[in-house]
Amino acid sequence: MSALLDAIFAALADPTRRAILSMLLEDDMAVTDVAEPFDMSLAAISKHLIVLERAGLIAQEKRGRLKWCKLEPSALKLPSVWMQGFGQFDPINLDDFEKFLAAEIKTGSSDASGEEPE
Amino acid sequence: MSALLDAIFAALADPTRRAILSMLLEDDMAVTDVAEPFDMSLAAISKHLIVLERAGLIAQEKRGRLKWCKLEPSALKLPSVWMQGFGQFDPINLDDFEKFLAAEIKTGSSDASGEEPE
DNA sequence: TTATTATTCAACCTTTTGGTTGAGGATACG
DNA sequence: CGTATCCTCAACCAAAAGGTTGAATAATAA
Repeated sequence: MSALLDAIFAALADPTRRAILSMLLEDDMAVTDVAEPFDMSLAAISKHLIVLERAGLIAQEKRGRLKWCKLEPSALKLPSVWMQGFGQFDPINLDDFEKFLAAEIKTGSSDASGEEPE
Repeated sequence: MSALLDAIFAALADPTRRAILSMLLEDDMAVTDVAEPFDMSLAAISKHLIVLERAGLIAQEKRGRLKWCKLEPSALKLPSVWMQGFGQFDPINLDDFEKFLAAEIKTGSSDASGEEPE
């Protein structure tokens, strides 16, 4: 059904591509700089970046002779929502957390800051 | 690095396998019943189930001559946590949501139900 | 026992994936 | 201008993925 979901999960399935995404979390980077830490040809990295772009996980913009790669974390929303359909695994469950906070308020315990409802 | 993450994301990248997971959300099923709605050989479905099992997304248990497939939603925790490392995409962000609810309480607006704090 | 049902295995095929190398198009620099 | 740098394209390759069919195994049913 959802070809986009196919593309996103497939893009995330490769460790090199996940590493690239983590690098881009720190800062935008040009292609050559992205490639630098990897023991792999520049062309290979270029292909990985195309896969990531087609999945919407990064955006690439050419400025001068450098092509800048920028993380697009909003693309993770779709797979995240899909996963949340499976419910109970989720570290943060909306309903449970809302109930928890409501209970905190009612009991007057004003120390609702750092507690995690397990 | 994480071969498990590789396996999980790769397993989720196929629409047939995602459909199987959705089916198993309703109930445990035997292999033949899983295969029934798909226009595909039983052997193909059997392979898909093996992929899902190796990723930890389902468990298979043989009882009699039927092999029951059971969803293991906890396997989604690892990819979910990995994704949360990218932050702002997340539909439910603990800190943001807490601030949002705190604001709701202070302003006395009791309609905190269906709103998404963007 | 024999037959039927449930599932996997083995061999095979085609397409995709992830890598290589070498050439080539832009853009910047001297 | 000529040359170096950045990046992609094209052709190629090996391995993996996703499918098929037919035989094999295992458990139930008659």
